[in-house]
Amino acid sequence: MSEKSSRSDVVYRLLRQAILEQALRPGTKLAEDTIADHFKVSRTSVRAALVRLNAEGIVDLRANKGACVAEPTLEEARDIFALRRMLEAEVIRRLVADLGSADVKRLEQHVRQEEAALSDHGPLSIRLAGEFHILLAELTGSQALARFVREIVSRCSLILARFARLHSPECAVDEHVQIIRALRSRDTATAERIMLEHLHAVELRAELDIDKAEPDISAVLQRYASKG
Amino acid sequence: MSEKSSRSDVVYRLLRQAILEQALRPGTKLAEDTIADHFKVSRTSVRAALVRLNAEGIVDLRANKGACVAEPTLEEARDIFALRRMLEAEVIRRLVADLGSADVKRLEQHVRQEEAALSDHGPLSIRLAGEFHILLAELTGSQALARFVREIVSRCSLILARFARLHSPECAVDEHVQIIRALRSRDTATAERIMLEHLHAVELRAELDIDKAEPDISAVLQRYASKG
DNA sequence: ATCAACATGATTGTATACAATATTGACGAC
DNA sequence: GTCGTCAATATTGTATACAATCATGTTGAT
Repeated sequence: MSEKSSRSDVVYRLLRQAILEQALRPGTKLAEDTIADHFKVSRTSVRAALVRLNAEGIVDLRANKGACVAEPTLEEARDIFALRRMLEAEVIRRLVADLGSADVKRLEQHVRQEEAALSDHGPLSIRLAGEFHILLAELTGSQALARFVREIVSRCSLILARFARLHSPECAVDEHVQIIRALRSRDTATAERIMLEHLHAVELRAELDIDKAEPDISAVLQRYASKG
Repeated sequence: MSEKSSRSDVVYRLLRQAILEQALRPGTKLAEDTIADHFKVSRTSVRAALVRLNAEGIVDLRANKGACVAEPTLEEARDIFALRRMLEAEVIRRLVADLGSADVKRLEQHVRQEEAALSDHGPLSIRLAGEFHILLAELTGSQALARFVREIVSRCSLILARFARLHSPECAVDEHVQIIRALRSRDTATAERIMLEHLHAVELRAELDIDKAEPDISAVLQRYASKG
């Protein structure tokens, strides 16, 4: 019970949560001093946390220039979503094969939490939506698969934070309910299809087709060149 | 050209290489002072490197007890190999779809390096074998997929270091040649089959069926109880 | 006015010092 | 002799101090 967590752990978790809840948006500078002062710890602990976040791909770490919340490009976004579809399809296939009633209970309980948080329209519902997918991966029993899903869901949160218009909950709760139902039906093809449709819907919310990002400043300035 | 690399980067790369070349075997204690003294840097840089290696899953980091080279269990080993088969099958499917002649050249060049290092029977051939698979993943153009393959290949190296009898090259070079040939033939089914057979061969080398690991001390002592 | 060179301040990279925790060995009770 | 307790040592976790690098604004020449 008594979880001993080091200070760098605390900073890591809080920063991560802040980023995934879109309180810290992509591109935000993460100055070590600022964070250290705010959490009342030394820069040492902050640096350790930033190194970890960088390894997970949600923080960029440019040499001698400090850290900032990662800004996935449109290209990376499509790449990541494609891989996500593949990973989560595998999750579904494995779960259809052996999903116990206890597992279903946990999933249903999670969805109830999501529903309760729905009126919130805040960071909580954003986080819970992602954690539903992570929970699915964990229920496969594969540590490695769950690890990858966790990482890729995090990066998808970043993508939505960057590109999606309003930071509404990423997943419709109803779609999660459908996934659970499909799993219980033990129909692999259907379950997989519903998951892929769900992920496609999430991707649509990100509006990856519309180049709203303007990740490159020069691209913006190009259009102003003629206005002289 | 002038690559500026921080000291923690250097330590990270060297430690990683030493582990993947099986110079540092699973379970080896990684005392910060020892490493710092050896590389003539401060513990600060060493710690940063260890945090990164821990995030990649090749170093275990127990609180207040220091770091050691990760010791994957048999269960984890099977889990990781299963996921590896899935990821690399995807790599093959993508490569068959669009593999340029330049890509083939790079693969063939790599295999030549492997052949040259074969007589070596040393760490170099171990590393090159793994890097062939990473190169394949990179040629898909998917950063995310390459990243996951890189991580999972690293962990497979650890598994082989722990369980395989002799630390012979993990992959037969000939099998790599076959993979290239299958890719050039543009026959997805065949290419995928050959890759899966190859990975199966690698897994067999690890002798994951035989419980040679004895990860649990009590299991060992059990057999000595009667000798008392 | 424009631009380059430089000086100043701010921020990161690294080393060292100190605090907290774990490991080891010795001592003493039984 | 065995076990538990405690002191001494070693190692990790954290903070602070210093060095190196980058950002910014000023000065001065053209």
